[in-house]
Amino acid sequence: MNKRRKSGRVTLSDVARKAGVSPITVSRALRNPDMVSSDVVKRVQQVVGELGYVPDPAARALASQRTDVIGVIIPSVTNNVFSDVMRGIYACVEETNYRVQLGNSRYSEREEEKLLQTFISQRPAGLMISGIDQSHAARLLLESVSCPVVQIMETGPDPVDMMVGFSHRDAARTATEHLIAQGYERIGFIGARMDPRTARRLEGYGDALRAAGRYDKGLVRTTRQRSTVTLGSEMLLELKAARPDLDAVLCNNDDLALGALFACRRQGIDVPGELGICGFNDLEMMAAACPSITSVRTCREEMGERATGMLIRAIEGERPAETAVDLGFEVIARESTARRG
Amino acid sequence: MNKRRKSGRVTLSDVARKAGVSPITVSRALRNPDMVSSDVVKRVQQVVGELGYVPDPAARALASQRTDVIGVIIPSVTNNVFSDVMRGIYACVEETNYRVQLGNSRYSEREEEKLLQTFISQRPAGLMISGIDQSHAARLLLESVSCPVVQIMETGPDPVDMMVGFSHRDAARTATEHLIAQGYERIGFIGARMDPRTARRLEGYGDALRAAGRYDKGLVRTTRQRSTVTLGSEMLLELKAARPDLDAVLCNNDDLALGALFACRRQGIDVPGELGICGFNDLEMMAAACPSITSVRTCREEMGERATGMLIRAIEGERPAETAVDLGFEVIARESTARRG
DNA sequence: TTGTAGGCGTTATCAT
DNA sequence: ATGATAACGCCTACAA
Repeated sequence: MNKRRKSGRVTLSDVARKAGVSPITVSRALRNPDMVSSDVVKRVQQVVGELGYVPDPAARALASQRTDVIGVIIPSVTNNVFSDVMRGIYACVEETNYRVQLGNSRYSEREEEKLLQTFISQRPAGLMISGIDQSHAARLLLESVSCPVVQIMETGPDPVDMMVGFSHRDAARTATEHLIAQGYERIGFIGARMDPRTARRLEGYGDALRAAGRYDKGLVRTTRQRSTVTLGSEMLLELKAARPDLDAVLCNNDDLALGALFACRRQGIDVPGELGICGFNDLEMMAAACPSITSVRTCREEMGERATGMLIRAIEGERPAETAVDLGFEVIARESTARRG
Repeated sequence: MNKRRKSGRVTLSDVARKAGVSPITVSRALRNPDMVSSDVVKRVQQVVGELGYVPDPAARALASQRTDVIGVIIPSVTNNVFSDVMRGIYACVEETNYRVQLGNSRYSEREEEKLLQTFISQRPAGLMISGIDQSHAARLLLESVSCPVVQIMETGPDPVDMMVGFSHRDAARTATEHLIAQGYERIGFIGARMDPRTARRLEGYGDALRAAGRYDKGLVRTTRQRSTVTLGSEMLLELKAARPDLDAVLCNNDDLALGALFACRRQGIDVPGELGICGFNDLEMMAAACPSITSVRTCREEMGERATGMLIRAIEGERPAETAVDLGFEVIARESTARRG
């Protein structure tokens, strides 16, 4: 009686039989050709081609207790910011044998914990997670995991393992200082999707204005809605209506800034004369807009690349000396805040 | 001598031992609670909680020859269009036990074939692939795979299995007809990233103009560069310089349209009076722009949802009656083409 | 350099 | 309803 549940799959043994060697030799010929005589390697490769053998990752993972999966957890697949980071990650991973497994937490702590569980159960080679504000449970999971971990998007104290990002607070403070330097006096803030990073940008905005003795909380508008261009228009109009003396606005991201610009255009508000507008992230369109929009450039693609590079190096045993990389930022001054100069 | 290479993992057997039943009973209690007495189910769940048992997907895949992975292959993670589709996919998948594995082919046939190989070697529960222009090799792989397959983004003849999309050619034709109906006479086309879908849009544009007896290939500009807002500005200016009589332009996507709008603003070209602009995809910002931009609305998020729903139903044995779904499109007329009415 | 033995954690199959 | 047994395909450990 045959209890076999054959799957029809071509296995290592099939290759081995046809090549006249043992399965383990085939395994080695494929993974560490140096350990096998070149004759055998050649023959094995030949047979692999003929039979169309493809290794079974599940069997491999089970036997070796390792995978080539790099788990990446981000809060949004729609947000341009993360798609740029993803581009960097893919660019770096493509020349390697690692696979990216993307998890979308959709800004939910609960979802993030579930994703971590799922990833960890797969014995990933490495993990990459966005932000530094993990829940307690998530933090415990990350600390107990045996693979390297990189936190991206932000820098901060007390990394789980490695970290690549920049200070959102400093960036927003610097942007606000730019507005002050341009001679704007009543500088507002518009923020949507209030996640921890947005909150820290708001703090940076406050830092700068308090330092200048001009903080006025009536100039701040935030919402938990996801940010859109349309929302940027609405929020600007609302703020301007409530505070007609508003003469500049720092937007939490570029979508909002673009919306603010369009609203001004529609209302006949002169930018930058009557109102200065500063975005955040420096999406490509900021430079193309008319007037072009001042924004804070952040190295999103590079962040993905660097983080992936560090992760892979750590996976392969050579931990980078620097485990916390601050990629910085740059305020790109453009027409939308050119009241002076 | 003990050859065990213990991994430290909590296994089914650990749970079984502590619960005083056999491993297979635990397995059943977790997957088919109906097959096990409710007492035992309760006890098992209890112990699972205490021990923190998490199933090993690799072992599960190996033993059952199945996974809960839905492989999704798209050509870009940066493109808004695909991120919207991804949102629909995640929205649909989140209530299920399936996992999405995303593959990024980056517009490369070779890469697409490699991804397919990789996915197929994982025994996916289902596959989703973007477009209908797979290479011969990819097509063969898709046809030989034993799981359900959905092609998305386009409709066309001869689906591999299922299909959810719309006709890019018809959409572009209809948009062009709209421009004609608005009284525009020399209607140009601007297209970047010339992939097969773009090519079919160009055909639709040609269909409409030829039907009106006004096709003029000198009004067409295309490039293989990836499309950006800046590129839209550049291409419009170039086309307008070469053909000052140009009075409308159909843009292959909304980034280009936005760039064209900004270029006009900068050059003092009146939109829609002097130049009509029509985009494609109807990104959220089109409605917020000033002037608002006419575009072709396509149901991207719904496309992801529908495709995922069909796929899951097929995986679970109930093939939908309709295996090719045309989601259609709609030209949303806005200020940027309002020469009449 | 190559091979033998056995286990990785789970589920299918058959039996009770 | 529950259990015993073997198998999924590959790799680690050890031996030759």
